Amino acid sequence: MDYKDLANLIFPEAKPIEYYEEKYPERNLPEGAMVVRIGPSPTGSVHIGTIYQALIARTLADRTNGVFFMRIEDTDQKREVENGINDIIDSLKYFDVIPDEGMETETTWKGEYGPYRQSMRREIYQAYAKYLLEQGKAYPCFATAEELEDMRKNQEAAGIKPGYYGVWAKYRNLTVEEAAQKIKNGEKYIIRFKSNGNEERKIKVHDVIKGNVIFPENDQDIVIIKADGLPTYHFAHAIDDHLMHTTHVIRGDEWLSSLPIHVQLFQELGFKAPKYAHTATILKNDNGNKRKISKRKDPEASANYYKEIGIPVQAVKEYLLNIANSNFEIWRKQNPDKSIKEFDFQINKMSVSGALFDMVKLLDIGKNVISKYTAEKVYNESIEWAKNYDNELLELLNNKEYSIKVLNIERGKTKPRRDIAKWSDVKNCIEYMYDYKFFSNSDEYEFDKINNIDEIKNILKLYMSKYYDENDDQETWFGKIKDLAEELGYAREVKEFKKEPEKWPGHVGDISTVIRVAITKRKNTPDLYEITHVLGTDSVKKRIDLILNK
RNA sequence: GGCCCCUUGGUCAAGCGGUUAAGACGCGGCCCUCUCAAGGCCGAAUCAUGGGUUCGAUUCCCGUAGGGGUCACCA
Repeated sequence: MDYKDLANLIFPEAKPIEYYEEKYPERNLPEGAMVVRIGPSPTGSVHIGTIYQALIARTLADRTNGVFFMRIEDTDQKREVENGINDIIDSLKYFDVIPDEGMETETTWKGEYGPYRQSMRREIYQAYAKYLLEQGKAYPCFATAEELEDMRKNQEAAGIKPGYYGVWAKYRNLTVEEAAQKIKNGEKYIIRFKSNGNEERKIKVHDVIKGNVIFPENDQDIVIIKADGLPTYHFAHAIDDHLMHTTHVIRGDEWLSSLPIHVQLFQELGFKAPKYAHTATILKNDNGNKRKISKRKDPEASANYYKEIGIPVQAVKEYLLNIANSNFEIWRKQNPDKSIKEFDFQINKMSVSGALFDMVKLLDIGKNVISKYTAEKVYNESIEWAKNYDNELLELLNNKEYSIKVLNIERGKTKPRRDIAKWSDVKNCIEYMYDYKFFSNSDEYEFDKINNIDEIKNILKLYMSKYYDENDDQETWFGKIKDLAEELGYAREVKEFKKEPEKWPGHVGDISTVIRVAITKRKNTPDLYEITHVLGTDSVKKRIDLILNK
């Protein structure tokens, strides 16, 4: 009996690897094309890091006329979550980072290198495991959980490196007959890779982002096929990225330290290793310490969070792109209207150290992005958001024609208004423009300097009877407020007032504030002239009367 | 603890042996201004630390400290 017989005993059905090598031929792509991927696990809500990786991959594939694919890494079936795969697919769509190849539903995919779901590739991994078994580069290991536990305790007690390696690898030197006998006896086993590595020897790996990194060789006999017949991450990574012809493995730097395993696996399988790029993790400040943003503790770690609070997709992408290549914002300033697809993204310019997530900056980008949108676009996006998250806003937006007028106030100019950072801000910004809302809200007027009700009534009465005219242009309109101020004994220019404040009880600004508050109940609003014209004379009169009748 | 990675203002960062050490967010001030939001101008604020190498170190080398990652039949 030899290795081949043992391999046949373990995987009798497995095809020879040539079958898969032929089935998944080299990709026919132009020189320099990058084949990149993301490998999300359907283990919970989608992490913003997945979107980050997808954005990088999508950008790189676009810029090099390459391929971006998405492979579901669901080899840990215990952690799998209901609808996990669909959530990933939906999220990529929502953020518009759509793969060229990958799963489209839980069971179907597009692309010639599928299935793009590891649990559906079981027979492929087993074929390669069999291939290693045949050469004696892998072996069945019969260690039980208790055995491994004891081993670890002994190693710890002795103060030596823990793990399954060297003399501790109890089952690596079983004869094929012994192994076969155990299998026939029905003993449970997994498949381990038989490492030929030596910790004393060093390997040098060039990482596209981190540069040259030197590690000791891997000497652990890692598990490649688990008890459920599925591969571990390491093995699946080697097989899949080989067969799918990935050119660049871009992944979080939590994988950096398993590089010796991966290099070794590629080598022993006879595969050409891809280039690696380990990206710095997005961090968060937690009581003075930096740590990875985690889905358990941080709402902003979930991709869905940005959808919920309504930060525009474009803003999230620009922010993430700026973390990835910090010269993005300089480029953006020079090219305010170009698509982000035109930005010359460079993977080797990515930062080696992790960035702290900065919500304030993200919101600032949100304001920038929204300020450039047309009222129509703001309307459409707001209503999309409101459908899921805010019924009151949805109700306001019911009147489309009017709402677009409202949203168009101080918009579309060279220096557009910049006050909405996210769709959840919209309601507060426009609410008072709707009569039904205005008249049903409690009467909390934010009057400022002039707050005596008789004086307020006096000002408003005079304004409406003598000065208000809906046909005035903006200049005339404000000129009349100055006239009003003068007639009431206030300074008609703020500048004059500031020079000699004792001369008047107040200035034209104080008068216009009274009008503003009467019409909007707010001290601070966008341009009052535009507001009155959007509201219309009827509404303006009704609003003023509300105070006069108090 | 072993191994690996990292360290420029509060934050993101440019820099790649000689710079007044960019820029952005935030912060402060002034200007503009009927309020706000903007816009314009100005400002405060950074090379973790100790040794080398060098005519000269933020930049190169070594140590120290601090932070992060990883050591599973999880990815």
